This record gives sequence, C-alpha cells and structure tokens, in this order.
Amino acid sequence: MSKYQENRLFIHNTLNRKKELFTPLTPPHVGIYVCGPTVYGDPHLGHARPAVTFDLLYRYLKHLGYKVRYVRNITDVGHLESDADEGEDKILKKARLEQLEPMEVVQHYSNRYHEAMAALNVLPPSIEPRASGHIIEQQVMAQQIIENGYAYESNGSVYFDVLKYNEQHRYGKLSGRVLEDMLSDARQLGRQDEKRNSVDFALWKRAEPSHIMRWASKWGEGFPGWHLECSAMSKKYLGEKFDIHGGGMDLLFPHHECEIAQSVAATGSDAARYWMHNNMVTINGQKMGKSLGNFITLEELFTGSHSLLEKSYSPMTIRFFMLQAHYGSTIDFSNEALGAAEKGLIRLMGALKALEKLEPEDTTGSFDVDAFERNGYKAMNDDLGSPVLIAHLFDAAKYINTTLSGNDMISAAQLEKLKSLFGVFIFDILGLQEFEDKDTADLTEKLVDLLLDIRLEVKKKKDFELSDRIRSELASFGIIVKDKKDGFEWELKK
RNA sequence: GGUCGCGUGGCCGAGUGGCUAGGCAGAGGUCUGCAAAACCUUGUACGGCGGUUCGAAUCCGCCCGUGACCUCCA
Repeated sequence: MSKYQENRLFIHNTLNRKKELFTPLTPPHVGIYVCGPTVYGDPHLGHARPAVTFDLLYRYLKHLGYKVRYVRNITDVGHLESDADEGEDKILKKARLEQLEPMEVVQHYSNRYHEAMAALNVLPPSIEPRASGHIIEQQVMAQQIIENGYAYESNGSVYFDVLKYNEQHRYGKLSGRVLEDMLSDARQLGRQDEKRNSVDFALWKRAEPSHIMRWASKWGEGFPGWHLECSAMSKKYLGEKFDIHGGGMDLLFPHHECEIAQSVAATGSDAARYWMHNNMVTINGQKMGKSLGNFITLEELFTGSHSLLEKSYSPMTIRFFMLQAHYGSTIDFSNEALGAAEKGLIRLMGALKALEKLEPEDTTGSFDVDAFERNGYKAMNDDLGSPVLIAHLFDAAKYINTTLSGNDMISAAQLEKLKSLFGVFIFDILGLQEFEDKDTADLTEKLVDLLLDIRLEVKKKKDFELSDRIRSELASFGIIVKDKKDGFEWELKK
C-alpha cells in the first residue's frame, strides 16, 4: 500500500475557495504546472515564496509515492511593460538598457535564478520550458481560438474576445470577478481602437519596427501575448486536463483567469483541476517594491548587503522561515522574525545531532513516537501545514534534549523510529539541509589561526609537549603547520 | 470606487465552538570555575461593539485598522 493511499491530502482550491481532497486524474501520476519567473532581474524574495511553496508540494507528493511531473516555466518573452504605451517587453527593455542581446539577458538571469533556487534547496522541476521556445505552439493555440470564434485579428495583433467567451462560459470563475463590473469600471486604455472591448487581452501582438524580439506569423511579425505561454506549454507537457496549477496570488487575475479562458476557448477544457496560490511577501509590513526601496534580492539576503538587513541570513534560514508560515498567509520579513527563525532552526538541527548521541534503554520514554508520526502527516495532509509539522518537530526536539540531559529515556524502537521520522520530515518533506554556514571557510581560518597563536604562547613557555601535540593533531586533520622565525604559516593538505 | 483577504500575548506565527500550538525574546531556578547550551517553572493572547449559543478568539452583523488584486509584478 502506497503512502498516498493512507494519507488523505487536502489542498485549498482557489476555484471554490475550499479545502478539497486531492485525487489525481490518473494515479499514481500527478501533473503540476507552476508559473515561474520572468527573467529580467536578479531573483528576489518574491521568487522564493512560490518556489519554496511548490517545492514543498512537489516533495510531499513524491514522498507519498506519486509519480510527479512538475513543470515550471521560464518567461523570457511576452510580458508587456504596459498596455497603455508601446507595450514594451520587459526583457527587451532590460536588453536595451544593458546593451545586450535579449537572450543574453534571459540566460544570465535564468542562471542567477537557478543558483538561488539551488541555495534554497529547491528541487529543479521535471521540465522547465521557455516561452521563447514555444512560439509555434502559442501561434497554433491562438489560431485555434480564432477558429473557435473566441478571438479576432486586428491590425496584425490577435485579441481574445472576452465578451463572446462570457456568453457561454464564465470569465471570472477563478478570481470571482464579474464581467459587468469590470466593464463598468474600465479605465480608458491606449490602443483601445484595436480591441473590441477594454477587457480583451492580446494573444499575439504586432511588433513595431523597433521591436527586436519578433517572430514571423500568419498575422505578420510579432510576439506572443501575456498569458498564452502558460496555456500552450501546460497543454503540451501535461495535457488538456491536468491536476494542479500553482502560482502567486498576484497572478490570480488576470493571468490565471486568462489562462482558463484560453484553454477553454482552444480545447474546451479548463486545464487544471486544482488551483493553488501562495500569498505574498511583505517587508516590515510593507509590500516589497522597487519604488519603496525595500526590494531585497536573495543574494542581498544571503550576504546581508542591504541597508534594511542587520546581518546576513543563510538560505536555510530563509527556507525555514517561509515554512514556518502557511503558504496561504502573507509573510512579513523583518530582522527580528528572521533572527528568531534562525535560532529556531539551529535548535531543531541541534536536536537532530543530539539524536545521534542518545543511548537507548530497555524502558520506553514518555514521548509517543507513533502519535508524532500521525500528527506530522496530519499536518501536511491539511493543505501542507508545514508550520504545524514544525511545531511537532519542536516538541520532539524538546523530548530529545530532555532525554539527553537524563530527565527522560528512550527505547531502541523509539530511537530508531524517531531518527527515521526526523529524516523524513526535515530532509525529505521540508527540504531543509544541514546548516551550512557560508562563513565556514572563514571560520576554519580563524580557528586555526587562534589555535596556532595559542601554540606560540605555549612554545614561549617551553611547553613543547603541548605545542607538539597541537601540531601533530592538526596534521592528522590535514593541516600542515610551518613554523617561521616570528610566527607561523599553515596550509590545508589536499 | 470594485473584488478578495487579514487583524492572536514584547516579536513571529498555528489553530479552532468548550480541552497547553510552537519558535524567539523576558523573568526565576537546575547544571556550571565563568559563560554558553540544555532542562524545569513562569505570561490577564485572540482589533472594537453588538448578536447567535449552555458556552466564541473560533459562527453572524456593523465599525475601525491593514494588505493584496483591479496596470507589469512571485
């Protein structure tokens, strides 16, 4: 019996705003599509949230024994800067500013993103498709939508006919919006002459002569619209109907609403069965934004090089901090909160190490390991309740420490099971890693220097027994000490 | 203005109609040459006002505060 048959996983489905029992379309296979980054800048805190959230989902589903295909795209074309002006592509704009080929920008920031995700121990997805690599698929889908009567060509661009679509389907079923309200609330937009209605959105956009990211199409040279890539690529790799679609809450409207409309218009299927949305990140209670001056990249966080940061925070601290909040809640970053998370993580990892030192006895200790197991899974089954799972881990940590200090005991069976569960929960599911301090190398240097300084003092006192012992023990670790007239040098032997 | 969400002890953050969440910080103690760690003990918590109920922080209404989306955004 697979684990997924024993565990009833409930996930919050944005489609009806309720927690629903997760049942895959074709078990044991699970298909997930998550909206990835638009690669035009360094990865920041906002990128980490969905990445960690859906990494947790991915890890848990795999742990339960599902065979998961996890598709997370890279958007390297198609996000318009603004609908009101020239509609300049973000990546194109960045390329202009930095005098680069657009694909250079894309490659550079894709690499940066991957580095940051690896540091956060976010597993790479099964497939990471790029929008620019799926122009044909997007054109085909746009054409299908035209043929089905839900899109029209206008002056070299193709627009989705939202009003027409809404006659037979409900545009707004995901975000809870009502088309009439949107129409009455419509703002005066530029280029509206091309669109039949203000709410229509582009499937294909004509490229102005200055636009260097362009592809040939039957409608002329242009580039794909904002939302089409995800519909086209999810269909290609997961099929017309798949299990879970994820992304940030900010994408709920219009992005995901448009995806549903496109999929229905093209194939008749509304694509995903479960829609999951992670909530946003705030900094000191404020939305993170470039204009607010509180925009923190992951590298700045890891190195502490931002004026708002009192110190650096390791990738694992960031990951742990995010997991201590439920993915559906906003999470506020502050030095105080991060510092608390860091200490908590150290405590947890300390208990993990303490586990190795415990000596089992014949008597069973007070901790109910079976209940710990049940409660851990129960927490995860309840819409990925990582904060509750972590709370249970802290309870276990307390028991481990109490036992180590001689105030409780543990049987061999308990110990074995606890070790196994700690491994499963901490490493497999939460995806935490041993605390790898980025300063470890620096620390080693300082430590050896300190030890050799002390050895110098010892030598002055002619305690050669101790000084020789320091040298030979260091040598046993591969550190070769070379005495100089007035000091020392040392090196690490390969 | 419209839509949706949130408001929990010094800080972060779960939860839920009646039973200790947890972490960090604080206080007292044990241990200790000192310190740290660990362990033990400790906190009038649930925005305000009404209502439903035997009982609400948990359900309903109103108000206040706050945030997200409505334009690109993770």
